[in-house]
Amino acid sequence: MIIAATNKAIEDNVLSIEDIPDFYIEVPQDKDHGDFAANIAMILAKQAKMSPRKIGECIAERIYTNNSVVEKVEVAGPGFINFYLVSTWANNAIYSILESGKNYGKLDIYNNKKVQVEFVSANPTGPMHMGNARGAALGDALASVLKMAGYNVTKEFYINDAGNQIENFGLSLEARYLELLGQKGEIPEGGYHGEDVIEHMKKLIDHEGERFLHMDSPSRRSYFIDYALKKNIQRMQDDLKSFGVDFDIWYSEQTLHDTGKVNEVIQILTDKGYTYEKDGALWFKASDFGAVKDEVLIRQNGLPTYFASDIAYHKNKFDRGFEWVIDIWGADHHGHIGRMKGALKALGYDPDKLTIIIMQLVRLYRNGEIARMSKRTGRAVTLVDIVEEVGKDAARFFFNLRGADTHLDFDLDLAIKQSDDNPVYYVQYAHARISSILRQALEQGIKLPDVKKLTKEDMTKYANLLVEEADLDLIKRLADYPGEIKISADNLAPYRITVYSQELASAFHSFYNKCRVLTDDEDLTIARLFLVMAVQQVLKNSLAILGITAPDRM
RNA sequence: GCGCCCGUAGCUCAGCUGGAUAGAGCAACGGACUUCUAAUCCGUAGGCCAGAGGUUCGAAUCCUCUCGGGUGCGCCA
Repeated sequence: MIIAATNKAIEDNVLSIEDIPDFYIEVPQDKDHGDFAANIAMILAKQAKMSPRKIGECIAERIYTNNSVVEKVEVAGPGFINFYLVSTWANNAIYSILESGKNYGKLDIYNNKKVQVEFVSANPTGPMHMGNARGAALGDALASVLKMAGYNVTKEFYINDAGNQIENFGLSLEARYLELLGQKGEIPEGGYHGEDVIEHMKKLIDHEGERFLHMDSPSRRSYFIDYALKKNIQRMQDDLKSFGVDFDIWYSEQTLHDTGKVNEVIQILTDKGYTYEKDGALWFKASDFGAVKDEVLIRQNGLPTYFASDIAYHKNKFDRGFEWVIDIWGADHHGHIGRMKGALKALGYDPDKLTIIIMQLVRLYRNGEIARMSKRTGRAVTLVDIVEEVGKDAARFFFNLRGADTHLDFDLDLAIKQSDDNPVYYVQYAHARISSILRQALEQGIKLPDVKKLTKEDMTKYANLLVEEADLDLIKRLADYPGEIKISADNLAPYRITVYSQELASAFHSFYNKCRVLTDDEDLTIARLFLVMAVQQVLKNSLAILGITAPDRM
């Protein structure tokens, strides 16, 4: 339509341009600016050597408006061409929501592309901390958003059950074991001082007593590690479940070593001539592939580094058929990005198929002081603490309230104190209020027609009754939802859904205070009931993405 | 020193690929419950978008520099 009009303007010799460039049609933020707006005039300004405003007028007056959808066209501001649609247009959204139910917002784009989201991947040497909690909330919501947008998503947890920290874990367990039995034990440097390590050994002694005192140290440690890792991993699974997060795959780092995949990948790099020996270690020429410096693959002591196994892991991800891999890492890992992508490139994989989301760390305050998050101090606040003290819903909402790259200050005392007026309740309250209305409607014996059997005429009849500004605001918000899913997926920004849910709840609360749903007017009551049912559905859908419950009563 | 993140209302932050008068929440102040849940709503006030240049018809948004805050730079993971 716009292009036709522009062409006509060119024919009429009022516009002198070569060809028509790409331009956007968007929904303006301000509803006074119409239902849709096109920015073509501004883009043409330079080429046509005319003011955008004038171009807009030239084009706008050549647009045919005698079709049924567009009510009016006008030029405004610097040269936007605004389209106003006839008011019943958006109302169809209500019926489409009620028909699609929980699938409303599901998009067919992206062709079911296979994408993996790897997140949390906490060290299995202790309880999960605040950063893991943020990662869990972010990753799970992101996976849900991508699923809604039409990707085939697999959620994966990488278990770092190999390497140095496992050695230290074993030494720490052993030290505690000896201490508990009255002998001298020493936690190594970089070891684990947490209470949980002692707990493990207490339980072990309860069940198996002192028999390990007589065992040689390496086999003893290996037994302890096995024992404690199994418990820790089980615990992480339980804790994440209580946080509403389920993984499809738990992938063990150790299996990469056991199956020779780590050695294999080092061999491939060596065969390609991308490695060299120096100081008794084997180095990867990462700097040839865009990294800041070369990196060690095999240490002087003959053991592969974490980097080496991570290369094998990422190669394996692509070999498993994922077309796109997303990793969520803490900001402390950002130095790892360049070399990881470099390694993929060296192996002949497209590094652009690996997206790494860097999540800024959570800074935790308690009693007005910064609390260290390291599990090694043994005094860290854990994911479980958060769930218990603030609640799953509030915590997940809070973590997804902001983008991943904002530094998050989490004041624990404040969070607990404020959990009463946490914004999550604002959204949940809207949902509960609607449930309450529906209960009342049921009690009053109001008969609601079957949505699926409504004729076009019926829909139009009901739609025409929703003419209040509050009605229309609400409808427009509802119609925005699929677009929000797309933006959210394209920007890997699930926090947009959180913001959206607040906006929708706000529009609803506002509506609620202005308009009654249950009135003496039977048709209007039905029209409004359909409206609030649609609102409830979309609230439920967006809260589902965030992993937050939608209560019927509060 | 090098890399990355951030700097927008008193506070916490939005602002999607540059677009119309820079927006929310909290805090402050003033109003609204005999009526579907007041965990709500309505209103008032609050801004040199850190600073300086540049690109553009048009900049909070893009580029350069400066300043301030955070964080990372192990043969740890």
